[in-house]
Amino acid sequence: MPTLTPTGDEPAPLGRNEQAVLGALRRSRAARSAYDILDEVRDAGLKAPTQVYRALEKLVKRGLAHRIESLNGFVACRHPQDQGFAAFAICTRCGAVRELADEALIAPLRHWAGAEPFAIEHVTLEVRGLCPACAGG
Amino acid sequence: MPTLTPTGDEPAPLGRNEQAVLGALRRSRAARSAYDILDEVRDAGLKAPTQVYRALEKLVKRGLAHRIESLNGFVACRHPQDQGFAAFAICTRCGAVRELADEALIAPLRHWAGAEPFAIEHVTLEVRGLCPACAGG
DNA sequence: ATCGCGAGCGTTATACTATAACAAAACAAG
DNA sequence: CTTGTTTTGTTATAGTATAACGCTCGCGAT
Repeated sequence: MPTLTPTGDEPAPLGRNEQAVLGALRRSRAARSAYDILDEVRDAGLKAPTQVYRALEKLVKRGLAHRIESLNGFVACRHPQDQGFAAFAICTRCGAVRELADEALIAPLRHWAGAEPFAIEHVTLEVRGLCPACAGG
Repeated sequence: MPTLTPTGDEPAPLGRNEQAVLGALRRSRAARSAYDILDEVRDAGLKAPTQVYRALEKLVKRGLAHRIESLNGFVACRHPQDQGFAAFAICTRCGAVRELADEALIAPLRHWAGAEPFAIEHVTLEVRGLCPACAGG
Protein backbone atom coordinates (compact mmCIF):
# COMPACT_ATOMS: atom_id res chain seq x y z
CA MET A 1 0.00 0.00 0.00
CA PRO A 2 1.32 3.47 -0.82
CA THR A 3 2.04 5.75 2.08
CA LEU A 4 1.33 8.95 0.19
CA THR A 5 -2.19 10.22 -0.48
CA PRO A 6 -2.67 10.38 3.29
CA THR A 7 -6.14 11.90 3.35
CA GLY A 8 -7.59 9.19 1.18
CA ASP A 9 -8.28 10.46 -2.33
CA GLU A 10 -5.98 13.36 -2.97
CA PRO A 11 -5.59 13.29 -6.73
CA ALA A 12 -1.96 12.56 -7.55
CA PRO A 13 -0.30 15.35 -9.51
CA LEU A 14 -0.09 14.96 -13.26
CA GLY A 15 3.06 13.34 -14.54
CA ARG A 16 5.24 14.87 -17.24
CA ASN A 17 3.53 12.90 -19.97
CA GLU A 18 0.03 13.80 -18.85
CA GLN A 19 0.98 17.47 -18.66
CA ALA A 20 2.46 17.46 -22.13
CA VAL A 21 -0.54 15.72 -23.65
CA LEU A 22 -3.04 17.90 -21.84
CA GLY A 23 -1.14 20.97 -22.99
CA ALA A 24 -1.36 19.84 -26.58
CA LEU A 25 -5.09 19.27 -26.24
CA ARG A 26 -5.65 22.67 -24.68
CA ARG A 27 -3.85 24.44 -27.49
CA SER A 28 -6.31 23.08 -30.03
CA ARG A 29 -9.93 23.96 -30.71
CA ALA A 30 -10.34 20.78 -32.73
CA ALA A 31 -10.05 17.19 -31.64
CA ARG A 32 -6.59 15.69 -31.95
CA SER A 33 -5.75 12.11 -32.68
CA ALA A 34 -3.27 10.31 -30.49
CA TYR A 35 -0.77 10.38 -33.35
CA ASP A 36 -1.27 14.10 -33.93
CA ILE A 37 -0.53 14.62 -30.29
CA LEU A 38 2.49 12.38 -30.45
CA ASP A 39 3.97 14.55 -33.20
CA GLU A 40 3.48 17.58 -31.00
CA VAL A 41 4.94 16.19 -27.80
CA ARG A 42 8.02 14.51 -29.23
CA ASP A 43 9.99 17.49 -27.87
CA ALA A 44 8.78 16.66 -24.41
CA GLY A 45 10.32 13.24 -24.71
CA LEU A 46 7.38 11.05 -25.68
CA LYS A 47 8.38 8.63 -28.37
CA ALA A 48 5.68 6.00 -28.80
CA PRO A 49 1.89 5.88 -29.16
CA THR A 50 1.55 3.82 -26.01
CA GLN A 51 2.77 6.71 -23.92
CA VAL A 52 0.23 9.06 -25.45
CA TYR A 53 -2.59 6.56 -25.03
CA ARG A 54 -1.67 5.94 -21.42
CA ALA A 55 -1.65 9.66 -20.71
CA LEU A 56 -4.98 10.11 -22.48
CA GLU A 57 -6.51 7.27 -20.52
CA LYS A 58 -5.56 8.91 -17.25
CA LEU A 59 -6.74 12.34 -18.35
CA VAL A 60 -10.08 10.94 -19.46
CA LYS A 61 -10.51 9.02 -16.20
CA ARG A 62 -9.96 12.25 -14.29
CA GLY A 63 -12.37 14.19 -16.45
CA LEU A 64 -9.66 16.48 -17.80
CA ALA A 65 -10.15 15.27 -21.34
CA HIS A 66 -12.86 13.63 -23.41
CA ARG A 67 -12.78 11.12 -26.19
CA ILE A 68 -14.72 12.05 -29.32
CA GLU A 69 -15.85 8.70 -30.65
CA SER A 70 -16.98 9.89 -34.04
CA LEU A 71 -13.55 11.37 -34.76
CA ASN A 72 -11.30 8.87 -33.04
CA GLY A 73 -9.91 11.91 -31.31
CA PHE A 74 -9.62 13.72 -28.02
CA VAL A 75 -10.31 17.18 -26.61
CA ALA A 76 -9.49 18.93 -23.35
CA CYS A 77 -12.43 19.29 -21.02
CA ARG A 78 -13.79 22.82 -20.89
CA HIS A 79 -16.63 22.28 -18.42
CA PRO A 80 -15.06 20.62 -15.43
CA GLN A 81 -18.23 21.02 -13.42
CA ASP A 82 -20.12 18.40 -15.37
CA GLN A 83 -19.41 15.12 -13.73
CA GLY A 84 -21.80 12.92 -15.59
CA PHE A 85 -22.75 13.25 -19.21
CA ALA A 86 -20.96 15.42 -21.68
CA ALA A 87 -22.16 16.38 -25.12
CA PHE A 88 -20.31 17.85 -28.08
CA ALA A 89 -21.09 19.93 -31.14
CA ILE A 90 -18.58 19.23 -33.88
CA CYS A 91 -18.23 21.37 -36.97
CA THR A 92 -17.66 19.24 -40.04
CA ARG A 93 -16.00 22.10 -41.86
CA CYS A 94 -13.59 23.74 -39.41
CA GLY A 95 -13.39 20.84 -36.98
CA ALA A 96 -14.04 22.97 -33.91
CA VAL A 97 -15.46 21.01 -31.01
CA ARG A 98 -17.75 22.78 -28.57
CA GLU A 99 -18.55 21.10 -25.29
CA LEU A 100 -22.23 21.50 -24.52
CA ALA A 101 -23.21 22.02 -20.94
CA ASP A 102 -26.82 22.62 -21.90
CA GLU A 103 -28.90 20.98 -19.22
CA ALA A 104 -31.87 20.86 -21.59
CA LEU A 105 -29.91 18.41 -23.65
CA ILE A 106 -28.76 16.28 -20.80
CA ALA A 107 -31.75 16.22 -18.49
CA PRO A 108 -33.81 13.96 -20.78
CA LEU A 109 -31.03 11.42 -20.65
CA ARG A 110 -31.01 11.42 -16.89
CA HIS A 111 -34.75 11.06 -16.94
CA TRP A 112 -34.60 8.17 -19.38
CA ALA A 113 -31.92 6.56 -17.25
CA GLY A 114 -34.17 6.68 -14.24
CA ALA A 115 -37.15 5.17 -16.02
CA GLU A 116 -35.43 2.41 -17.98
CA PRO A 117 -34.10 -0.83 -16.55
CA PHE A 118 -30.70 -0.08 -18.00
CA ALA A 119 -27.73 0.74 -15.77
CA ILE A 120 -25.99 3.57 -17.55
CA GLU A 121 -22.22 3.73 -17.37
CA HIS A 122 -21.48 6.28 -20.02
CA VAL A 123 -23.26 8.39 -22.60
CA THR A 124 -21.86 9.50 -25.94
CA LEU A 125 -23.69 12.44 -27.46
CA GLU A 126 -22.05 14.01 -30.47
CA VAL A 127 -23.78 16.42 -32.82
CA ARG A 128 -22.13 16.97 -36.18
CA GLY A 129 -22.91 19.87 -38.46
CA LEU A 130 -21.91 23.40 -39.36
CA CYS A 131 -21.03 25.88 -36.67
CA PRO A 132 -22.43 29.41 -37.06
CA ALA A 133 -19.18 30.76 -38.48
CA CYS A 134 -18.91 28.04 -41.11
CA ALA A 135 -22.59 28.12 -42.02
CA GLY A 136 -21.83 31.57 -43.35
CA GLY A 137 -24.68 33.09 -41.34
CA MET B 1 -27.23 9.44 -67.75
CA PRO B 2 -28.75 6.11 -66.69
CA THR B 3 -32.02 5.14 -68.33
CA LEU B 4 -33.23 3.00 -65.46
CA THR B 5 -34.72 4.43 -62.27
CA PRO B 6 -37.41 5.89 -64.52
CA THR B 7 -39.70 7.32 -61.85
CA GLY B 8 -36.94 9.30 -60.27
CA ASP B 9 -35.91 7.73 -56.98
CA GLU B 10 -36.87 4.08 -57.10
CA PRO B 11 -34.36 2.49 -54.72
CA ALA B 12 -32.17 0.15 -56.75
CA PRO B 13 -32.26 -3.43 -55.49
CA LEU B 14 -29.48 -4.53 -53.19
CA GLY B 15 -26.49 -6.12 -54.85
CA ARG B 16 -25.08 -9.48 -53.83
CA ASN B 17 -22.52 -7.91 -51.55
CA GLU B 18 -25.01 -5.65 -49.81
CA GLN B 19 -27.36 -8.58 -49.26
CA ALA B 20 -24.62 -10.75 -47.80
CA VAL B 21 -23.43 -8.01 -45.44
CA LEU B 22 -26.93 -7.08 -44.37
CA GLY B 23 -27.67 -10.73 -43.71
CA ALA B 24 -24.64 -11.01 -41.47
CA LEU B 25 -25.71 -7.93 -39.54
CA ARG B 26 -29.26 -9.21 -39.11
CA ARG B 27 -28.06 -12.51 -37.68
CA SER B 28 -26.30 -10.73 -34.84
CA ARG B 29 -27.67 -8.96 -31.79
CA ALA B 30 -24.32 -7.31 -31.20
CA ALA B 31 -22.45 -4.86 -33.37
CA ARG B 32 -20.07 -6.44 -35.87
CA SER B 33 -16.85 -4.97 -37.13
CA ALA B 34 -16.20 -4.87 -40.86
CA TYR B 35 -13.59 -7.57 -40.44
CA ASP B 36 -15.95 -9.78 -38.44
CA ILE B 37 -18.41 -9.46 -41.26
CA LEU B 38 -15.75 -10.20 -43.83
CA ASP B 39 -14.97 -13.50 -42.10
CA GLU B 40 -18.63 -14.40 -42.27
CA VAL B 41 -19.27 -13.48 -45.89
CA ARG B 42 -16.18 -15.03 -47.45
CA ASP B 43 -18.44 -17.88 -48.59
CA ALA B 44 -20.52 -15.36 -50.50
CA GLY B 45 -17.47 -14.35 -52.46
CA LEU B 46 -16.29 -11.20 -50.68
CA LYS B 47 -12.57 -11.23 -50.30
CA ALA B 48 -11.37 -7.82 -49.19
CA PRO B 49 -12.28 -5.21 -46.57
CA THR B 50 -13.02 -2.63 -49.23
CA GLN B 51 -15.97 -4.65 -50.47
CA VAL B 52 -17.42 -4.88 -47.01
CA TYR B 53 -16.90 -1.19 -46.34
CA ARG B 54 -18.52 -0.27 -49.63
CA ALA B 55 -21.53 -2.44 -48.87
CA LEU B 56 -21.79 -0.96 -45.38
CA GLU B 57 -21.61 2.56 -46.76
CA LYS B 58 -24.55 1.91 -49.05
CA LEU B 59 -26.58 0.18 -46.37
CA VAL B 60 -26.01 3.05 -43.96
CA LYS B 61 -26.93 5.63 -46.61
CA ARG B 62 -30.22 3.81 -47.16
CA GLY B 63 -30.94 3.56 -43.48
CA LEU B 64 -30.76 -0.24 -43.46
CA ALA B 65 -27.80 -0.26 -41.12
CA HIS B 66 -26.21 2.01 -38.53
CA ARG B 67 -22.68 2.65 -37.52
CA ILE B 68 -21.94 2.41 -33.80
CA GLU B 69 -19.14 4.89 -33.30
CA SER B 70 -18.14 3.85 -29.83
CA LEU B 71 -17.58 0.28 -31.00
CA ASN B 72 -16.22 0.88 -34.49
CA GLY B 73 -18.98 -1.50 -35.52
CA PHE B 74 -22.25 -1.79 -37.36
CA VAL B 75 -25.78 -3.07 -36.71
CA ALA B 76 -28.81 -3.71 -38.88
CA CYS B 77 -31.54 -1.12 -38.51
CA ARG B 78 -34.50 -2.38 -36.55
CA HIS B 79 -36.65 0.76 -36.64
CA PRO B 80 -36.93 1.65 -40.30
CA GLN B 81 -39.61 4.22 -39.59
CA ASP B 82 -37.22 6.64 -37.92
CA GLN B 83 -35.77 8.78 -40.62
CA GLY B 84 -33.83 11.26 -38.56
CA PHE B 85 -31.91 10.57 -35.38
CA ALA B 86 -31.24 7.14 -34.03
CA ALA B 87 -30.05 6.27 -30.54
CA PHE B 88 -28.59 3.07 -29.15
CA ALA B 89 -28.31 1.30 -25.82
CA ILE B 90 -25.24 -0.92 -25.75
CA CYS B 91 -24.66 -3.55 -23.09
CA THR B 92 -21.03 -3.58 -22.03
CA ARG B 93 -21.32 -7.17 -20.85
CA CYS B 94 -23.19 -9.08 -23.54
CA GLY B 95 -22.68 -6.58 -26.32
CA ALA B 96 -26.33 -6.48 -27.34
CA VAL B 97 -27.31 -3.30 -29.10
CA ARG B 98 -30.83 -2.02 -28.76
CA GLU B 99 -32.06 0.69 -31.08
CA LEU B 100 -34.01 3.29 -29.16
CA ALA B 101 -36.98 4.84 -30.87
CA ASP B 102 -37.96 6.70 -27.71
CA GLU B 103 -39.21 10.07 -28.84
CA ALA B 104 -38.61 11.47 -25.36
CA LEU B 105 -34.93 10.93 -25.97
CA ILE B 106 -34.87 12.42 -29.41
CA ALA B 107 -37.28 15.33 -29.13
CA PRO B 108 -34.91 17.44 -26.99
CA LEU B 109 -32.30 17.14 -29.70
CA ARG B 110 -34.71 18.38 -32.32
CA HIS B 111 -35.64 21.20 -30.02
CA TRP B 112 -32.03 22.10 -29.39
CA ALA B 113 -31.39 21.96 -33.12
CA GLY B 114 -34.13 24.48 -33.71
CA ALA B 115 -32.93 26.91 -31.08
CA GLU B 116 -29.18 26.81 -31.72
CA PRO B 117 -27.40 28.42 -34.65
CA PHE B 118 -25.87 25.08 -35.54
CA ALA B 119 -26.86 23.24 -38.72
CA ILE B 120 -27.14 19.63 -37.65
CA GLU B 121 -26.12 16.98 -40.13
CA HIS B 122 -25.98 13.94 -37.91
CA VAL B 123 -26.40 12.98 -34.28
CA THR B 124 -24.62 10.19 -32.47
CA LEU B 125 -26.31 9.10 -29.25
CA GLU B 126 -24.96 5.95 -27.68
CA VAL B 127 -25.70 4.85 -24.14
CA ARG B 128 -23.40 2.24 -22.64
CA GLY B 129 -24.22 0.21 -19.59
CA LEU B 130 -25.76 -3.04 -18.41
CA CYS B 131 -28.93 -4.35 -20.01
CA PRO B 132 -31.59 -5.72 -17.66
CA ALA B 133 -30.55 -9.32 -18.28
CA CYS B 134 -26.88 -8.65 -17.53
CA ALA B 135 -27.60 -6.42 -14.54
CA GLY B 136 -28.96 -9.57 -12.90
CA GLY B 137 -32.21 -7.86 -12.00
C1' DA C 1 21.87 -1.22 3.97
C1' DT C 2 19.80 -4.16 1.03
C1' DC C 3 16.34 -7.06 -0.36
C1' DG C 4 12.00 -7.75 -2.49
C1' DC C 5 7.96 -6.07 -4.19
C1' DG C 6 4.75 -3.32 -6.87
C1' DA C 7 3.77 0.64 -9.77
C1' DG C 8 4.74 3.11 -13.54
C1' DC C 9 7.36 3.98 -17.64
C1' DG C 10 9.80 3.04 -22.04
C1' DT C 11 10.22 0.21 -25.96
C1' DT C 12 9.16 -3.04 -29.49
C1' DA C 13 6.07 -5.46 -31.88
C1' DT C 14 1.68 -6.40 -33.54
C1' DA C 15 -3.41 -6.26 -34.02
C1' DC C 16 -7.28 -3.90 -35.64
C1' DT C 17 -9.80 -0.31 -38.48
C1' DA C 18 -10.25 2.20 -42.80
C1' DT C 19 -9.20 4.12 -47.29
C1' DA C 20 -6.38 5.16 -51.62
C1' DA C 21 -5.39 3.87 -56.07
C1' DC C 22 -5.72 1.39 -59.94
C1' DA C 23 -7.47 -2.77 -62.89
C1' DA C 24 -11.21 -5.25 -64.70
C1' DA C 25 -15.86 -5.96 -65.72
C1' DA C 26 -20.72 -4.55 -66.54
C1' DC C 27 -23.78 -1.72 -68.76
C1' DA C 28 -26.29 1.93 -71.15
C1' DA C 29 -26.20 5.24 -75.17
C1' DG C 30 -25.03 6.38 -79.73
C1' DC D 1 -19.36 -2.32 -82.19
C1' DT D 2 -17.49 1.23 -79.59
C1' DT D 3 -17.38 4.61 -76.29
C1' DG D 4 -18.05 6.76 -71.93
C1' DT D 5 -19.74 5.89 -67.30
C1' DT D 6 -20.43 3.28 -63.20
C1' DT D 7 -19.71 -0.43 -60.44
C1' DT D 8 -16.89 -4.14 -58.63
C1' DG D 9 -12.47 -6.47 -57.63
C1' DT D 10 -7.76 -6.33 -55.97
C1' DT D 11 -3.58 -4.75 -54.02
C1' DA D 12 -1.35 -1.88 -51.20
C1' DT D 13 -1.05 1.31 -47.59
C1' DA D 14 -2.55 4.66 -44.06
C1' DG D 15 -4.36 5.41 -39.52
C1' DT D 16 -5.84 3.82 -34.78
C1' DA D 17 -5.00 1.06 -30.66
C1' DT D 18 -3.13 -2.40 -27.61
C1' DA D 19 -0.17 -6.54 -26.05
C1' DA D 20 3.85 -7.89 -24.01
C1' DC D 21 8.06 -7.44 -21.86
C1' DG D 22 11.83 -5.54 -19.30
C1' DC D 23 13.70 -1.63 -16.67
C1' DT D 24 13.82 1.51 -12.95
C1' DC D 25 12.48 3.69 -8.99
C1' DG D 26 10.43 4.26 -4.43
C1' DC D 27 9.00 2.18 -0.46
C1' DG D 28 8.56 -0.95 3.45
C1' DA D 29 10.53 -4.93 5.86
C1' DT D 30 14.21 -7.24 7.74
